[in-house]
Amino acid sequence: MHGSRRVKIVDVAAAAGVSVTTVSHVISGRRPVSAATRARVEDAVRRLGYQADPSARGLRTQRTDTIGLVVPDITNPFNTELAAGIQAIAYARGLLTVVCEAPITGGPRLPAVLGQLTARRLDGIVLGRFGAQRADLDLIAASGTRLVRLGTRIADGPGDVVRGAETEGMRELVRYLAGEHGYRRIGFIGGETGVEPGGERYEGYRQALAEAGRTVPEDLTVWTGFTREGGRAGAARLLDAAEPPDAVVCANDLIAIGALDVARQRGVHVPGRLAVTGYDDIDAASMVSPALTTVVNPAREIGRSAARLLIDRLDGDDGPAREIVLTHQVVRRASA
Amino acid sequence: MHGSRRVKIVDVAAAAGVSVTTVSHVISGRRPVSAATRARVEDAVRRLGYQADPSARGLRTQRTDTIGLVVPDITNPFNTELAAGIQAIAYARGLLTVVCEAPITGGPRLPAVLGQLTARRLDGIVLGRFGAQRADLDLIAASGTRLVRLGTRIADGPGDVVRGAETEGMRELVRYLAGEHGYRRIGFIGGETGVEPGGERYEGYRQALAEAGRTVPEDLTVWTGFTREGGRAGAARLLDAAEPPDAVVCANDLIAIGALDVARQRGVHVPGRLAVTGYDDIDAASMVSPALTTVVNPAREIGRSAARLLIDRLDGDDGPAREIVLTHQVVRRASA
DNA sequence: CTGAAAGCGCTTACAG
DNA sequence: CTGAAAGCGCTTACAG
Repeated sequence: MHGSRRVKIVDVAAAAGVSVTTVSHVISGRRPVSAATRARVEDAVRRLGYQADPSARGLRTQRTDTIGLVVPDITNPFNTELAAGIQAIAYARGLLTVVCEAPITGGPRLPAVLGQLTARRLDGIVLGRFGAQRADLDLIAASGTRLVRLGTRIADGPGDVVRGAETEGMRELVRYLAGEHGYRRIGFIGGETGVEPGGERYEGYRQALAEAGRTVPEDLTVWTGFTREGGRAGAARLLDAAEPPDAVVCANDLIAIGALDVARQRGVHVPGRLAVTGYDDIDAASMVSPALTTVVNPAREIGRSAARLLIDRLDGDDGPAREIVLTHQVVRRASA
Repeated sequence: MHGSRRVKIVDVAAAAGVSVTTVSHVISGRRPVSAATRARVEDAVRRLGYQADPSARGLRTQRTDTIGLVVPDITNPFNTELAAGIQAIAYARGLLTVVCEAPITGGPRLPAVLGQLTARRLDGIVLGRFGAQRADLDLIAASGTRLVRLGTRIADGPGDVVRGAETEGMRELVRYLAGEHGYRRIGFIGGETGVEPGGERYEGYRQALAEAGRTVPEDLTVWTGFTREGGRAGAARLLDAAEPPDAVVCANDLIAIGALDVARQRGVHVPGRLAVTGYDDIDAASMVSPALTTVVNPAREIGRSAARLLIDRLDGDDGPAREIVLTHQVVRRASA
């Protein structure tokens, strides 16, 4: 049932009439080989369909040619785009990418997942937004696995960083609400407290209000979860306030979509009586109605940059830690 | 422990005062070990933080403990759910899952991706919906990699199959439109012709009309692409027909969402003047308004079943090829 | 119940 | 420009 005997490097050597040393070098290109010999070896490789055994190679080289992406939610469209960006770059380099989920609550927790991945001796790990413990990060770094963190600050731990300019993006969005549009009571619905990108985005909201000479209306700030459910709960709370908001800034699009649900259900017109904004610009942002005013989070490009950074490191770049910041872009649609 | 020397099995053996053979057997549980010895070894493993090198193990066992999922579009929510289902089962078994994209058009093509994966000696592959060549499939099977195909028929190639009851699901949906609801002119917007799951779903539509003693209104059938854009183009065509439809059945949710766009833009009330239905029940289906009436495609459950099937095979099940069919479920919301 | 040793299939110093 | 051989870190017959 299982195919014939796998062809190995000795078979190729025999077919080409050379040593396995030479076959190996033809394949890797790591030392000069005469044109004639090279041709014979390449021909044998092709004829026999030889593909080196990755376990044997990995045992020798101490490399797995595999990198990992760890995210809290594999079905979140932002993370999916991220994965697509990483894969595009990694695939071209012959690196395999494994995407692992470590939910914030429920399911295998982050330390357990990171443990699995270091056990697998991955060459590098891209760590999606997380409230990761410093100890977890140090464990990765200590294991020799290269690390790229997403959406946090370079000072927060080992490894390189790629992030969007989130504070700036949110500041511009809220500046637009508070200035041009003249909304007076602007509330905020965040995700889980302490989980990025909540802090960055809240900070942008705060700064924009401060610029406009206002303070954060504490009674209009709620922290829930980065989900549609969270948005529903948060919006319900805000609309029940003694003095309800005329605009609500949400920490991501899913929360905003939940807020839209509540507004529709209660007959609150958007944006007439309540403006609603999101963050990320996931596909659904333009599918709901009214379509969401939001900020583009360049997920795919973040993924590409992270993969390039990782590959540089694997190629021996041992320079100081780097931080790559990608620009934001506000998208005005119908909801605000 | 600055990424210095990795601890290996000899270190554990030395620390526990036993042979590496015994350490290996304590870990694998493949032969009896006295309780006292076992305790000492387990203690040493814990103290030293030992994790077996997967390359070394793989070289010996000829296993990679890794499975692959290949899909045409990694950002499609259906495929994401599929991946989540597979991973949940695989992770619990200590199997790593790699998700690879092989676009129908553009990007690395299917044979190239399958080549990469067989080179990696994956233990098993789950192949998402595809117009895969028989030769590609035979290549996988011949390499000893176990194969599960999704959404096709068992007779179409080697390996096992998992699929939803799509013809049945669509038949029930259209039966509901044509019977209970009394829609008279029911149009159909399909994706690319010849690409699954288009055929299955069209067939269900056709059967339901036949049951109701009607024929397919040829002027109300259009084939575009499985995207929101495709839905817009298709709906525009149908609404421009000499005798427009009062209901339009779409081959998936994205198409239906595009149809909703066109209806809104033209001021055609849904479902009052035009009913719209989708298929898959992706997250966005309940986010748009009116919320989509659609059919649940149990993506996550399909993933779970595929992973279980694969694991059975890896555990030595050499029985005849199996086909698992999962039931459908119509979800009635506001759009029809 | 336990251990010594072969060998999985590569890559890479070392040698010519 | 090329080859013989060591060795990467495990698992598993084989032996006691």
